[in-house]
Amino acid sequence: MLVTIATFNVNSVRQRLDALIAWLGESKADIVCLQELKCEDHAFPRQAIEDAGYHLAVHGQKTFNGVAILSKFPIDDVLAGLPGDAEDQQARYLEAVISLPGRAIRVASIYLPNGNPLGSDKFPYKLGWMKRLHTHVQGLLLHEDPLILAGDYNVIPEDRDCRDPAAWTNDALAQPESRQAWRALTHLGLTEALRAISDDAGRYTFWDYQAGAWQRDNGIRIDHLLLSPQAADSLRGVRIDKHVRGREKPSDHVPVLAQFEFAAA
DNA sequence: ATGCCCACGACACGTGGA
Repeated sequence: MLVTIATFNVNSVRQRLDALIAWLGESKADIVCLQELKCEDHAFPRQAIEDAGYHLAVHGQKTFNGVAILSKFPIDDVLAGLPGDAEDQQARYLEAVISLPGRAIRVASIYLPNGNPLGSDKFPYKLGWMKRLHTHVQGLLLHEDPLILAGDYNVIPEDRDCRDPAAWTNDALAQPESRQAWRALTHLGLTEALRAISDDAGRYTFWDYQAGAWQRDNGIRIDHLLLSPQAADSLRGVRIDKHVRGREKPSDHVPVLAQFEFAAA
């Protein structure tokens, strides 16, 4: 069966609800990983999402962060929070098993720390978070099942993933340490969905609200789907819904979607 | 060299985003 899995940093789910519902209806995405909810669980617009035909797992937080998984198929075995540091209370990781007809897959919604400014404690927090993700994913890969890690990674993997590389040299998103940790993650055996189907430069997923970044196409590619071998073998297509950025009251990110053909296990 | 814009909290501007 053909299944569409997407990631979308909405930059406040309450501010983006109308745009999100409209996009869900158009895209007909089956599973959607959301980031930057910016609200606690009780304030999440649960009814509107359920009315649109989705099951729901939410890991919210007041004001900042917050991740969710929407699914037209049942959601089980939910893990909220990235393991590896009991002190870390930031809501940036949510993982669940989705029961497709005839086969189960595992999906994670990821909001990786930004890490700016360099020199603050935020950059080591970012790198530490990436190390914890690395360790956790190592364990997940032992299942040898379809695994999709979708989210806002806050990493520009290569210079071709931004319009103006020189503008990002002192930014946490493009630091050698950030890119090295990103590559180390992929070297566990993960396939990046977009790069599996395209070598094109200029495939952006984020345009800043400031300085006419959208109008100038001054973007960066930081929203990614990483796939286990079993998921990568089932990949049939990838799409960036760039047009969403040009609508009324947009998020600064746009959705990235991947289509899979999953055979019954 | 810096801010531009946007969202949040509980209303004024500070914090955070990327």
